[in-house]
Amino acid sequence: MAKTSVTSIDVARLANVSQSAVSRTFTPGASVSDDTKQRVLDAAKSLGYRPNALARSLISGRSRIVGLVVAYLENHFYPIVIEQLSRALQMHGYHVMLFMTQPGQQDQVISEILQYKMDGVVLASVTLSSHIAEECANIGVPVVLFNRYIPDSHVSSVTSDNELGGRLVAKLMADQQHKRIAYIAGNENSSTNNDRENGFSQGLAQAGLKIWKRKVGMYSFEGATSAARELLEADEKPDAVFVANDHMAFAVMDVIRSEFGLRIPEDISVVGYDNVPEADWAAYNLTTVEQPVEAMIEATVDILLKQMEHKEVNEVHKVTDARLIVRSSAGNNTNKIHRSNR
Amino acid sequence: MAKTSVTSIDVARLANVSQSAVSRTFTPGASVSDDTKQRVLDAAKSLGYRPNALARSLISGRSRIVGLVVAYLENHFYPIVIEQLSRALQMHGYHVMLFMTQPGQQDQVISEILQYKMDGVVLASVTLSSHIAEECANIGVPVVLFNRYIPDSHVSSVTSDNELGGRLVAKLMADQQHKRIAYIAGNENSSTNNDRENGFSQGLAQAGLKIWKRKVGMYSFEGATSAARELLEADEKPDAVFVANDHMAFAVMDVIRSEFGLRIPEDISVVGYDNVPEADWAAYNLTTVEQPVEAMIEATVDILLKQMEHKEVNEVHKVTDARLIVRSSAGNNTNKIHRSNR
DNA sequence: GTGAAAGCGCTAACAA
DNA sequence: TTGTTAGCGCTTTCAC
Repeated sequence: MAKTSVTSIDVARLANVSQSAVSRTFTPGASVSDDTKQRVLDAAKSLGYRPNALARSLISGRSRIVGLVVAYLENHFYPIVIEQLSRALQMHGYHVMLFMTQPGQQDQVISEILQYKMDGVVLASVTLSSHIAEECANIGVPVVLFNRYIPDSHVSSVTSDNELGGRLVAKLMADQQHKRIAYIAGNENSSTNNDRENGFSQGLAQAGLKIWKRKVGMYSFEGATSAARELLEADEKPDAVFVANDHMAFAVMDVIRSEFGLRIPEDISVVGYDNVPEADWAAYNLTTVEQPVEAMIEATVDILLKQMEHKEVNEVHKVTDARLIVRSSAGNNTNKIHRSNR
Repeated sequence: MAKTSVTSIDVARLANVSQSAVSRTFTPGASVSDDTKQRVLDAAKSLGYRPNALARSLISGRSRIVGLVVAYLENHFYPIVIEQLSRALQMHGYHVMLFMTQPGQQDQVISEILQYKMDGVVLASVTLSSHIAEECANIGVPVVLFNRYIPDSHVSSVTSDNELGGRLVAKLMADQQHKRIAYIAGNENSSTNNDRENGFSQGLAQAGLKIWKRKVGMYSFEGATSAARELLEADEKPDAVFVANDHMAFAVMDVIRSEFGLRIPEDISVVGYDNVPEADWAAYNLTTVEQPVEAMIEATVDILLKQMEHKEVNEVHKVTDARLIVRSSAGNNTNKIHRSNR
């Protein structure tokens, strides 16, 4: 903390005004004459004064801090979310306090969120228990679940249309005449995985197909690597694999090509989910379903601001669109257009 | 903010003690009898009381908030840093407030850091101006530069031995008998780039070699892609390329293989810097110099805590080791051991 | 060991 | 428009 930080009283003394005048000068929309305002600003500048945000929060009851809870950044989708969300909130005068959770350590996070009197909380991680969300919501802290939702709860959420995404992938694979279609699941407790898988199954069913083999990768690189090995060690190999996110899909592609010497898409087609930047890298060129991060962030900030500033309490479940991005790992050998905005 | 948050007075009333007793109960090391303490804890629990961190900070003069300033998360080195730093600081009872800067927007960041009375600041981005660091340090806020330093300044820093790293790469390439050795620079204003390049040049000089061609990639994927194209469009092509970080190296490898149909390492060897997880992915298998993130984080937290808690003001310049990680993109066709701990 | 009282730096009535 | 005043919820002397 600063040596002996300069306070509004110091500024007031130098500017020959009351301490309240100083406060008003730094409160947008308060009534101060241009003259006083200028004197205060001059004095503040010469002393290097900055209003103490902590003191301000104490009395105003608003900290302008938003808690962002994340479990892991291994999947590059999340760093992007963090970056964009931070920027968006900063633009609205809020600050982001970052919490990395670990399984079983979540009560501590709740406690800290409450201690710092966060104005709002964003839970942006698929592997979180619903505990934090419920607790905060009960106490009255606005909460938005990002890229997940909790069924039958009153907590607002922002997701993309994961069911649609799954269906689009199914349609692509059906159109490509694939027969032995495998699915590598993420975390089976996550809404993202369940929705993607449901949509996928439905889509296949419409074409008279079904998931031929299924493994679980738990949304981790290692998990996906093992899952892919199990899948490929069998005599009969899949001709297409839908992987529940891009991060795992990269692992799967590595196994297919490097460990089994098979070609993508000639021997096996691979489709991922998220459309992280790496999906567009030449080494992978991964067909995937885009999650529109920008729109999702925008919706999140929107809901959060409404709840924080207008005290709106209605829960909102925003579902953004999903879009198939066809690259060479699957499907680009047809002329069909694989996009849909349902 | 919580509905009507319960305060220490509410707890005191219920527990039949003074408000100070409540405060003492939640202050480690304060003198309270076991009896009172228990009564207070019971009351607190039944009311759902949590001490207000803001009020506490106001009087104690310590916010237990550390500002983490980052410019971009595109390079996967930084998400890892964020994750580990957050976890480490959380373990010591501190919280991380995240600031994403943009060029030209840095004064605002300073202002916000000062307003929230951060106990300390970590600047973990190569493209930051030195402005923030100097300003904070002047005002007395402990600052640590992560993965960079400012020459001739009094600001503490933690880096890995980038010169050594550069030399190790030079030695590897010289040992491999490469002749047309190219360097793709990062941001030329960054200490990381300069040190890596200097070490590299020195190392080559020792073997009677020098940088054959040089391009600038600005530490961005696009920049590196363009740089690689310029390099390869010429008639005479390099036989080895040292790229200033892994993130750019992936771009370079993509260009070499996908756009020019050349093989790595048979036609061109590629070496990166950082050893991010993707360097180990089969699609790249990138020879690189490891930056020991864990050790760097540990040093950062150490310096920060010392300065924040013991008011030590001595600047520290911690330089951790660097280590060559040989994979198939360069150098694994010899039996030599390319490791060194100078 | 415990309570009373004095602020930390600020905002927001309330008068003037 | 301005200054005065009363707190926000807490820690920390200071008596007892």
